[in-house]
Amino acid sequence: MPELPEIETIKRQLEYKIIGKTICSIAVNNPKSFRGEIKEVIGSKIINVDRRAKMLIICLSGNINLLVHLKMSGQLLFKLKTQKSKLKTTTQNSKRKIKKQSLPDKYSRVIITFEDRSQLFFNDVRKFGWVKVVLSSELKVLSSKYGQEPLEKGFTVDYLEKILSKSNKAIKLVLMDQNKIAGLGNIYANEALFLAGIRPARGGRELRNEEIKKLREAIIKILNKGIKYKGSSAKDKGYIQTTGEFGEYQNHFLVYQREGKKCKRCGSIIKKIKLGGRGTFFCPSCQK
DNA sequence: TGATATGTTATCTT
DNA sequence: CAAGATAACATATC
Repeated sequence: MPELPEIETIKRQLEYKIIGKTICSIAVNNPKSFRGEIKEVIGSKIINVDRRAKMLIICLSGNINLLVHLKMSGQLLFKLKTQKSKLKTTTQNSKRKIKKQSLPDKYSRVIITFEDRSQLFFNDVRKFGWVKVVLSSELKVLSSKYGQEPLEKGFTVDYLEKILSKSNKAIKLVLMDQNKIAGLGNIYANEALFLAGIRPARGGRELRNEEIKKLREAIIKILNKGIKYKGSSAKDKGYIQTTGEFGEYQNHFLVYQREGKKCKRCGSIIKKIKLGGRGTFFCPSCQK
């Protein structure tokens, strides 16, 4: 679930919390969750926090980086030394009980401790995510393989037109292809296509120029909205903020997980299909 | 009990 | 060979 808006939220929260700190120790509770040598980063200072696609980049002194991918169920939680071990999480809808989370817990796969005894917890139920030690030179190569960042200048109508013309796949699958557009995942691809009034199963080549323009605007709009609401903590509650709080975007879903409900635009019933094995939601009436 | 969910990569199929 | 489709990964929840 964590896609561009979720990682961007984490990036913005972490940068003012950890920049300038020195890594004191790293505890790895699940070997697969940490790749590289721990000793290479001990004593390094955090000089920046960045994002590329759905990856968080913690830049360290000495041209070394810690790369974090949350995959489906990863979380990054920050705790000050003065904080008690319980982090409060707000309710997803106000009626539900307040949830509390003690750290570390049984899903804490990697724990980074800084010299001031504050800690960053990498929690991951499904163990797909990872923290990786990467040299800046390697990162450059890696990063170059990803597609355009949709919130940067290079994401033009021409660019979108070009990538769509090259593939016959369903438009939604093209949008989610990280080598074409970096950071869009299932939730925001569904949302953007709804906003643009385009059916997810249509082939990329079918789109008229007018539709491509509309789609580009919808993608940018929906991602900014996702960031505004600090990401979405959907049903399975994988993603949460670094404070332990839920995101808010799930309360503003236009189509995602709205199967059987009325379309917010025209009142028709939202349908669900599968594309590339992933849940795909759309309005059969106003998405053409 | 079995289906479902999810991002990415490996592997199979066309 | 390449594009496309699908399985695999791990685990909780419905």
